[in-house]
Amino acid sequence: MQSEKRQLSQSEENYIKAIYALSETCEDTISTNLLAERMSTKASSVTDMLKKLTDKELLTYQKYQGCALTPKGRAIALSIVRKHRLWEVFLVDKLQFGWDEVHEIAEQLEHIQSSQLTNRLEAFLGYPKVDPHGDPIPNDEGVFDTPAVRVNLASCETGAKGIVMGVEDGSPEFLQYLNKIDLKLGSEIEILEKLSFDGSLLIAMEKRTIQFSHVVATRIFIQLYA
Amino acid sequence: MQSEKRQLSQSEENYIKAIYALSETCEDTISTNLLAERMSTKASSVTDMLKKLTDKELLTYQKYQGCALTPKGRAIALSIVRKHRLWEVFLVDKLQFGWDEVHEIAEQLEHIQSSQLTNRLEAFLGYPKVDPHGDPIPNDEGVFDTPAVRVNLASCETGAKGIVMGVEDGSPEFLQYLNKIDLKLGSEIEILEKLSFDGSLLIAMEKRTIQFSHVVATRIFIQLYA
DNA sequence: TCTAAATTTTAGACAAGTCTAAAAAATAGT
DNA sequence: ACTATTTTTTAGACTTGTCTAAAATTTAGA
Repeated sequence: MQSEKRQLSQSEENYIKAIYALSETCEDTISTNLLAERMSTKASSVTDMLKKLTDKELLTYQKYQGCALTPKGRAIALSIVRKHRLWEVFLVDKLQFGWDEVHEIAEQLEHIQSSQLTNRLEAFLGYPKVDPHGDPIPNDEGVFDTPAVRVNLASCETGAKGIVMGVEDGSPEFLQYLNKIDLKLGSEIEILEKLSFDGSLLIAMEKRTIQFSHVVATRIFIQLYA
Repeated sequence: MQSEKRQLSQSEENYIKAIYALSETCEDTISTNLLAERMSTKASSVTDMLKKLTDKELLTYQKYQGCALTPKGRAIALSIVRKHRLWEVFLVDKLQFGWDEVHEIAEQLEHIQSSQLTNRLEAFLGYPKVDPHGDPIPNDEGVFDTPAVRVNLASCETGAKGIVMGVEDGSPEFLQYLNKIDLKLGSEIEILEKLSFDGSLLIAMEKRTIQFSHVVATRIFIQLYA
């Protein structure tokens, strides 16, 4: 993964990372406007950057047709994701930060350039497979361990029962809410009832009953019992 | 110390740090050319930056008269030095890097913005007082623990005997040389002879005899036995 | 002290990354 | 299929941090 030919600016890295993230969740070709919104910038700025990254062969881009990462671009994105998630593990496991406090700091640390550092950090942390939110950590070659099958809580049926394996990162408020209701990775939950008119869920968790809005449910992932 | 009003660019931070370092070793007003050489840049670029940092009240500067840090600028310099040295301890103590390998990585890590991170890192490391090269680590208020009195080896007389308390950081080659001769912080050394014609020293260290050039001697600091 | 040399600043240019406003292309509604 | 709307790109400008070349100031030597 140490394909550190010409090193990228933080801005370039952030674009690469955002394109990767959008490719994972949305279609495989990313529109300029979508990317502009994700980057909190203007479409014209995005167009400029897409040209530059195309020149560097990190993505394919055709006017008016959106963009997609090349294998080289994807490899860089994965190395940034890897660093981000490893640093999050460090912050939570070693420095006792809460899972709601680490995203912003990891956004800075993910740009530190040293594959040796990343690999030693990984070893120091005991080769974790997931970050504090349950997101998988790719290895130095950009490969994910075959992960447990995780399903979105919102897509489960009444009676579904399983273990919380992941929660969405990026919103401290959401994670603080999870702290308040004492939901953690590993919590056992069961869907008691789905309320069809607003999409909310009645959940049993560790002998308590909680109601989740649809929005909350879409941000939680569980592994169903066999 | 968390005077994070408007945060500075990495470039601005690097200037502040360089001015601080030069103030410690040289006179108290730093010339444009000296700073340009230290920053590996041109005098005209330095002039521009000095104006900007003066506007931000981080240094005092008068045309043709050099510059000096204000208390505010000094506080920022100390917070960068603090971060640099704490990260160096982390890299050596926790990730098993050699003292010759950490400077460059710490140069990146020192720009991470989060006083909470710095303070937790410090606690995690057990409140170290010095970095792997023996340089003191200021506390969150920018205050150094009253350090042991360290003298430069080159300024010691024949017969002087003491413990190595510090070596100059910044040149990996020099530190690798020290590795080769097995000199560490804590090594006991004695000056057997000073050769006046070239300034070199004959040294006894742990039952061995070694010759140090004057340049090497100026980069080593010892605490003399009482 | 007066001039020559060195230092420092100014002026103007450039690259990166961003913006606004206007033009071009694509999409959708009828 | 044609126009109206939305999306995307282009053009030109601005900021930051850098450069070169030339002008201004200081320092040092005789």
